[in-house]
Amino acid sequence: MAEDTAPGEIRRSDEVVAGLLRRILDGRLRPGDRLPAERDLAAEYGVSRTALREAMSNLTGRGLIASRGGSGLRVTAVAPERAQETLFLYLRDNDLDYRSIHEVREVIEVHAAGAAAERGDAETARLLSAANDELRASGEDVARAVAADFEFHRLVSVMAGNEIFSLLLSSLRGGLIRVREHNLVLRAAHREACDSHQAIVDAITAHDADAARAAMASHLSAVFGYWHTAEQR
Amino acid sequence: MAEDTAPGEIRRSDEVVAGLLRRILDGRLRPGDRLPAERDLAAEYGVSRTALREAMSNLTGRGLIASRGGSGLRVTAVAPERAQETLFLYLRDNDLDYRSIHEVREVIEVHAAGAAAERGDAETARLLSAANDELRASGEDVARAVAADFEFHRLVSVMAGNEIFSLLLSSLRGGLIRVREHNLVLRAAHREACDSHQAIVDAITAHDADAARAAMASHLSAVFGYWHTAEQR
DNA sequence: GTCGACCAATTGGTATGACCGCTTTGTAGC
DNA sequence: GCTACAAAGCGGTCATACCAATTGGTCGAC
Repeated sequence: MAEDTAPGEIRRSDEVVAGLLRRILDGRLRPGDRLPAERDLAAEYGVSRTALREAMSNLTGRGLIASRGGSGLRVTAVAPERAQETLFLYLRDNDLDYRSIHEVREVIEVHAAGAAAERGDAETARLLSAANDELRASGEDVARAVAADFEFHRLVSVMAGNEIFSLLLSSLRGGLIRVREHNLVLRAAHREACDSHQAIVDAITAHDADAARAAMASHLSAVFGYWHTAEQR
Repeated sequence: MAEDTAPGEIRRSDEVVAGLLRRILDGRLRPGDRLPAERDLAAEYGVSRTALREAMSNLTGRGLIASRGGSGLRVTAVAPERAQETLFLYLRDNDLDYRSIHEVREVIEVHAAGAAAERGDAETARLLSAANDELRASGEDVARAVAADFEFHRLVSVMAGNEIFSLLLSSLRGGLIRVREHNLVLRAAHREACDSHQAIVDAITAHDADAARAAMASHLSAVFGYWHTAEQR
């Protein structure tokens, strides 16, 4: 072979990843571009096809390249699901301060509630109402309640008509689900959620953005309160 | 070998990725957990070590597992840089509606400006002021102006004391940089930015949250206006 | 008994070479 | 000019071998 096998500190494949990543980040490689064949790329970087494929798998995992068998390697745009999944796991597994997560949620959802009141359609409003019915019916079933609660808030973000908000909110779920479980076992919190949700539904249905924002702010404030008191004891 | 080599539609390695990913997403595998050795995992999934390693590289690319040579495979939490990079590329390469991106920016930054006024320290405030000086001095150098502009807004999010806001704002840059370039070549926009930034600095330094929010809202509204008029012609 | 040094087994990283099946492309035949 | 088919190209997988780093246990010195 050309050079000595020297794993040493860093992986050969990581150099390839770094090289291609740089070219993607600074825009020299754009989605849709075709990459040279694996065997050529391997020669170009002076590594074996094995190492080269490791690098490709890494980039594929990042959602930056895709390969169809028989055809070649193509640079691709990061899919929304991939971005959401990554952000979701980041928020879930780094035990960030709940206040930080809640603050982001508050900012996004209060605005989304207002936007939903302005831009939401009647059909989605019905789904929103149905989601709250489901929450009411969930009773002791915490998992069901959590799912219904999330679905309600997700629908609000959908009604806001901005896919980025929906993506962020869905990702935020990663940092919220634990607290949601803690809260919704409380009878009082469950009841509060049903009532607040109803107020939000009413405001959105009436296209009253101010009322929708106020109702959402009030609701989230209560949610934070339940967590806060639970944390203090 | 055990079974026929049937690439067909889906990759063998993708099944492994899907399997482990499911276990990570539903929490059966948590950060810090050690995975069996590659040779054992390969046998467990009925694939060769090559295919197994493809799957591992994919998950490594997602930031979900890390491997040290000699030691084993470990499940890891998604690093903030990884989440930011992914979100950045998603926002940059999916040509989303600029209004959507701007709306998110507005919501986040207006709030961040208020929070910065309440929680920011004096030293970072000086850096903020310095960033605006740099913007003023940038003159015709668009790249330098864009960098200074971004640094200013980044510092505001840092002063807000919520790392999630900083992460989101940095990612948002992916969807904004193109418009920033378009705007900052305009003399009027450049001047507006300098003045608005100064108003923001003053409000933050005076710990006047309401004024900071108003100044930021005004600034972003102007930014949107420059883009909007440029788009109409 | 404790601690340090040392050795062997384990583990990930890379290389090589060989097939398979799909895709693409070029060409021959109509 | 168009279809049909064959060949070349490409990614996906497997098997095997070896390297370097880590790990864990053993054994000796104190």
